[in-house]
Amino acid sequence: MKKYQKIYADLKSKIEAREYELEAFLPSENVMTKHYDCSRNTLRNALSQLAQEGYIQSIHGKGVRVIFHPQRNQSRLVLDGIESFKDSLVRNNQLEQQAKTEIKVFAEMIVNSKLEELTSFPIGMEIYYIQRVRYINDQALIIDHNYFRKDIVEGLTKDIAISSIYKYIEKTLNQKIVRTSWTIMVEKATEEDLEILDLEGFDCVCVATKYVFNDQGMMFEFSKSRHHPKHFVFSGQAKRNN
Amino acid sequence: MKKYQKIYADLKSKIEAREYELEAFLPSENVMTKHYDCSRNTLRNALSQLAQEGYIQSIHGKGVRVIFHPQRNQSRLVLDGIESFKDSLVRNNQLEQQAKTEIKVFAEMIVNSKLEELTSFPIGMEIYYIQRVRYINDQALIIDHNYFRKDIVEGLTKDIAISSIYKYIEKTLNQKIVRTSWTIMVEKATEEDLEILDLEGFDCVCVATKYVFNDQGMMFEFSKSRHHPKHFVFSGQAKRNN
DNA sequence: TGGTATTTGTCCGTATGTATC
DNA sequence: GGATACATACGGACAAATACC
Repeated sequence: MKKYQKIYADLKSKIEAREYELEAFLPSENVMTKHYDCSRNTLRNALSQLAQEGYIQSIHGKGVRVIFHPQRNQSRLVLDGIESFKDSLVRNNQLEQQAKTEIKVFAEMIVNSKLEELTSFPIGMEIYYIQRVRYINDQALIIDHNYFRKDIVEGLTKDIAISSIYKYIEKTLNQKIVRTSWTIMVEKATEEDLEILDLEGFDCVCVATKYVFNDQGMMFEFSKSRHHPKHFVFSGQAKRNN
Repeated sequence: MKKYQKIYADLKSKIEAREYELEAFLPSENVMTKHYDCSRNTLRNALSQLAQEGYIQSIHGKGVRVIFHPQRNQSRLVLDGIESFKDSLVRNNQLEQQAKTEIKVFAEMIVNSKLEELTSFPIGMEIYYIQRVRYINDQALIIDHNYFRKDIVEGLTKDIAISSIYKYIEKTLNQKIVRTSWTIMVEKATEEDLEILDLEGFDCVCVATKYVFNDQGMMFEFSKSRHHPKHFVFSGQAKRNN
């Protein structure tokens, strides 16, 4: 592990362990560089990551303040835009709950003009189209529509789609999933939504649209996930630019 | 303006002007440091900001790839978690549309245990509570419930709440709004929601919960915004940690 | 009020490691 | 293997905001 990653991990764990209180200041950069025996640059690299994730905030002339203590054990499944379904379950400590994935469609397609408009993949490109339903405790919560570039996510199969496509991409294909760009909106439930999800009286679904990029900066996935509104939580951080 | 900010702004404008195509590479860091007559540190500071906003992605050993061209003229109002209502209108080029704000409640309160649980302000703290309804083209789209720390947002009035509280905080109180932490979920519409918002057949609203921090790392605002589901879009970027 | 020390912000230069071509 | 490009790390200098006496 890199030096700055060790420092990042150490500080993060101390914050999570409440070793530094909310609104308290970390030791000064000067003190910390001595403690970690590193240069100020390296320390600040670690700090900037923590700041990016919303753990701390540097205040000019004063110090570095702790502004966030993550909470565990939410009642709903909290998503953050980049994780796989499985990852979210783990982070939310809900793996003891029964999770299941059902494949409705597994197909290979060629992008036509309609698909181009939807996915923004170029016309003529070969893609996989996969439709899956996600269950927790036997309740259908999410309908996933995934479109993958075939040349990047080679050799996808039904079996892989049932377990974890992201794991396949990262472990087997050895590609890194780096970044997503997403939007969330609400749509009226379709016939299919009503059929598959037990909406418990709701007449709408939450639709998360995602564009996913690998470590080469290539978009290899477009997906629309239709979520049961009662079990949908999305969270994040935002920074104001000056 | 700082040197790295100039470089950031210059590169950003060039990307937006499509001077660099999607998936194309920027000139190498070496070339750019010469062009901008700066150190590699300074250039990388600028690049890291662009990466954070999802414009570029560095690829080890290859170069820095453009991965995003912002789009304009969405049909819905796109929010990003940190802007004020007014800011969003401007960014979405919808200021020519008629925007209006109505104050339903303007009150000073002291945090009790129930409010503490809701807002996470400590018991006994003095706060402002403001309930507002946001209209675009005479259609009620958002019900805002804002809670402000009175000691930080001093001197708030109804008149200010009708125009722009954020403008007051930044221009008059000279405080900077730096960061928000937010979550989004869907809730069944309440009586009040149905009364105020014309939900056009929807039976639910989008609820955005925000914790807002100033440049001192102090949380000074808690708010819940109940959005008309048909006119709600939330978008952002997420990065996967390794 | 003012000066000094502390703390973070910006910027520079250099060296070495690692991935890609 | 060599050249190129980004990643990590060290060190130093000065500016700007803040705290303290």
